[in-house]
Amino acid sequence: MTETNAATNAATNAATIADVARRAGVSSATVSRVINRNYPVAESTRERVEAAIAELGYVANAHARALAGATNRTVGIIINDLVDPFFAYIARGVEREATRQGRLCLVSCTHGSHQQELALIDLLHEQRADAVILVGGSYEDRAYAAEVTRRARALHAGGSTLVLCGRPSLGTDVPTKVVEYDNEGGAFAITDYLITQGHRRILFLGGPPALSTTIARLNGHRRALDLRGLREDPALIRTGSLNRRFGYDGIRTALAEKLEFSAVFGANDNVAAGAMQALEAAGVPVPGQVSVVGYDDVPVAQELRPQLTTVRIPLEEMGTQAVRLALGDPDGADYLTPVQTSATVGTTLVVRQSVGPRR
Amino acid sequence: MTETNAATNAATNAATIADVARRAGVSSATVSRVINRNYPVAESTRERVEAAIAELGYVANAHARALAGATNRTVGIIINDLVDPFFAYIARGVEREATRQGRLCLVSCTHGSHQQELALIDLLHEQRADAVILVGGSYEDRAYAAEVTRRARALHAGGSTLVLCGRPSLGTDVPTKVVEYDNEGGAFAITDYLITQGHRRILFLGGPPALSTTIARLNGHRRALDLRGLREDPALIRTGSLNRRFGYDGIRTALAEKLEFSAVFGANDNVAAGAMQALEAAGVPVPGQVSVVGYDDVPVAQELRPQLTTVRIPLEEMGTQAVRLALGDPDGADYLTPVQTSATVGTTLVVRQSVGPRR
DNA sequence: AGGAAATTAGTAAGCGGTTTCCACTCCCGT
DNA sequence: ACGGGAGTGGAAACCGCTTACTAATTTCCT
Repeated sequence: MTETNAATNAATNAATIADVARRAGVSSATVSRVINRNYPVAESTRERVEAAIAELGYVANAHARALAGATNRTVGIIINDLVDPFFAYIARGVEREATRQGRLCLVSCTHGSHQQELALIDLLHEQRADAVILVGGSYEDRAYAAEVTRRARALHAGGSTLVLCGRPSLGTDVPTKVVEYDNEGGAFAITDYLITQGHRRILFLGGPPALSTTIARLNGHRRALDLRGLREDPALIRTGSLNRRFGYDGIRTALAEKLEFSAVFGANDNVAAGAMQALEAAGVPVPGQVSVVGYDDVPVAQELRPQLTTVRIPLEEMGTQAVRLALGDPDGADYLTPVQTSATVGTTLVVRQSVGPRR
Repeated sequence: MTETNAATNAATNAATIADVARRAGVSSATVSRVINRNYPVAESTRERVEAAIAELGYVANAHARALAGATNRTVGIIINDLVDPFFAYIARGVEREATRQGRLCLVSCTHGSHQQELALIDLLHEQRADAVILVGGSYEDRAYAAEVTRRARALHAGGSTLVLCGRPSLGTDVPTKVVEYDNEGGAFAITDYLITQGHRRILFLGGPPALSTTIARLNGHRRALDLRGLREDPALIRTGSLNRRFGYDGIRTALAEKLEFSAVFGANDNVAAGAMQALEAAGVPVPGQVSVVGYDDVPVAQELRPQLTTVRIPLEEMGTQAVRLALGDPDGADYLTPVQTSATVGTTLVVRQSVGPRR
């Protein structure tokens, strides 16, 4: 083996607190105190230690620190996909609040796999994250719920907190915190809006039928129909995926079947975008002949032409709330208030150009 | 203080490896061996230990593990903003590859602050991340480069790697790995394309002038002009931010000045989107009267009408490459190949509908 | 049968910090 | 002068896990 420059080559051992102590002529305890500023240290000593730290390029070992007792100041977040704006905005809220509190953020993605989701909870537990935030709707599945419950308890026993963000609670006896948004109310509001515009036959498109989010949105939709005395037509409820493709195909199929409808309620904005694309391709004017609405108000809603009428969810705020719920707000005066275990953020109707009166 | 249910209340100490050992009637070393499968253990013993682990709900402490020698299997990534698709795609590539290698991903955002960026490198160093991936163009700034260099060395000394993703190397004597994309080439290609469509006066809009990305794109742009024998008109180079607003305002101003141009080269897709919006608002047909191109090929490019002609960067692949460069590909046969220190991913011209021949 | 080799399990020394006790100076009041 | 606080700094016991190194059985040959 050829001789190479040792400096560029070697992964030499990094300096430890003992090295710093030696160099500064003090004990490691003193160095620790200088770093943490949690104990009086003479000015002159402090300076010597700080100089030694700088000279050695000392960087504390977060693992040793975490092990020795101090919390490791980390929060974990589990989302479906980093690129999906719905999740990205929530993640941004979490990341911002975590950073504000001087914490680091472990982000991991399930890409839709339940198995992966459970594995990630365990991984974050191993990392002793101060909080684990689980984002996105959940599926109705007894075994799965039991698995999540078990992990919530384990996390709690370890002094951490599982936060469910955008999915219903697992029951009052399971130690979790919950951040919800008003799916039912938003769906009610936007359906009602369509009805006041004269629409009677509204095609509900997309959303896996067992997903908590879909269920809640459908409930709101139905309640609005019901309150206005409209009969629900099963043929108009077409659940499925939450992507653009499904919206596109759904409309293609509906048109081919000559299904009668004057409005489309996409289970989210992606589906609505696909629907609009299919309508455009078929030469059906929006909102001239068919109106379209979505849900979430992600950026694509404003890119579409006509711009999409949808329901806004304060996604970033949900992320912030999730962190606060779990860890508290160090700046806030919340030590006065009782410990919150859940928060609900409101949804608002955003009227743009994709809805018109029924012809 | 009122008496509360101890079970729901207490953050009781989690089970340790010693608890498991006691319960299974073995030593902690044996438990460790069962968990890590790196040493032979009798089948019967293994079963007893595994049972004890399950009964106690034992979860290993990643910090203790990392301290005791095993790598902590973590990679850190520093980006500007989670919500920006440009960064989100790269982050996704990193996250996917990290997960594939059984590692966890620490994601943190600078929100544009240099100070924050340097602080985050330190924080990830403290976490002893196996690799730290720094994403996005860099500014020409001597002091700043020196700070990054110092940290690259420190990281290297600790056995970790700093990967620069989308920015030029700091020099061959600085121990980093680099993943670049061909900014210059892409800009050359798209400018050349505009020229072949007959455009002679192309307005280059956006991009901070000191940003490495802007510099490279401008170089490519200029080279194309030069090669076709076109004189560069300084009035047509208008650097600035990389957001939509800047594109919008830039066009408004240019139109108000009655600046003469038949094509716009947005420094990225956001700027191009803003430009198109301003042109639409001003009643200037695209691409009828003015052609527009962007750079990056983020999703918005396909939402715009007309769809945006732009340069595609394989963002997700960059993320994957960054991780592989730093950590190798455990599945690949790369132990045969020399250690790579840099990779360049190609850019490709994506022709859509926003460019037409000059009238 | 007797000892070498192979298996399997335990002991204990770290890993790099934090933190609880203690010890040692000074400085002050009486 | 002397007892007693402040004000500082050190020694050493952990935190929970990995991993030499060592020890105790079996197993297997000759």
